[in-house]
Amino acid sequence: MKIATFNVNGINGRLQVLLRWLENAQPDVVCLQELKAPDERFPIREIEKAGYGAIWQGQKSWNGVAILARGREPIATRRGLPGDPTDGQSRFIEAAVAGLVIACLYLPNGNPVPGPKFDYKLRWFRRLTDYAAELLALDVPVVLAGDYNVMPTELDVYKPERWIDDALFRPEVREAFRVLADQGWTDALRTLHPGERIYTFWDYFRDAWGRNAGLRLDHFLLSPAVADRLVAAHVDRAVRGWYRASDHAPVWIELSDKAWPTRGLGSASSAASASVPRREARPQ
DNA sequence: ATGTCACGTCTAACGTGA
Repeated sequence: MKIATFNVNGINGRLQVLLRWLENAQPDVVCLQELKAPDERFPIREIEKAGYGAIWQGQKSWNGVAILARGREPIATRRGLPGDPTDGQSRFIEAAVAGLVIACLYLPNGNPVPGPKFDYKLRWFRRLTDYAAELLALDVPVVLAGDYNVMPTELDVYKPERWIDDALFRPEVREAFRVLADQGWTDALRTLHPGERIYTFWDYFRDAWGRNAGLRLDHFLLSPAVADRLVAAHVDRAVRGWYRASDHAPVWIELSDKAWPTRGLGSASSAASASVPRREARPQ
């Protein structure tokens, strides 16, 4: 089972990029952020034609999130992050898909620092952390996927000293990510690729893509039961180089169909998962 | 400060957010 997250940066302006990637990558579930379209302008016809059911929470001009599921309809379980009924920004949507709770989130950028946008980011992070604790307490398999607008560590930035005062890298924001993860969530990409430089975003400015001046902003946090099924995690970097690309690349994880141990028999997982060492073969 | 995108608007250069 392949689950992806992709900040599309305008679902209508980049629909051809999205459809081309869906066709190539064939993800089972997709979390999208930055639709930049109101509900009535979500391109459901084209998405369905590509073989996906969808739920979405749009907004004029900014934000907007959606969850797609190949060959099935996601069951919406929540729209909007709890904790502030006055928050009108479309940054959170959650669905039940194939026995998993999938939360799709778009954390506020927070620049400039200091200011009301940064305060909003920190408040939003606290609300997410409170809600994530509730989800963990339910003891159901949960995936928290999306654009967190945080580089968790110095390894996640091409040049950390340049970003020290930016809302994406401020110590209190990194701390907020750490506090959230330490509840018991597994950072999928970092867990499978410790010590590796991995980026998911390259600015449009100053040929950031050409220079590989990237940031790791898009993350998968997995509840313990899901983490036990994790077999692969990657960034579809090439998509960032496509014509009219988003400034983010799609990120995906592969989960085994059953909980461990399967010893490679009976699991109908893809070649991607077969190429990854089995859990019991991995060095501890 | 700059750079480059998308979106929206009093449809053609801006303002805004990232």
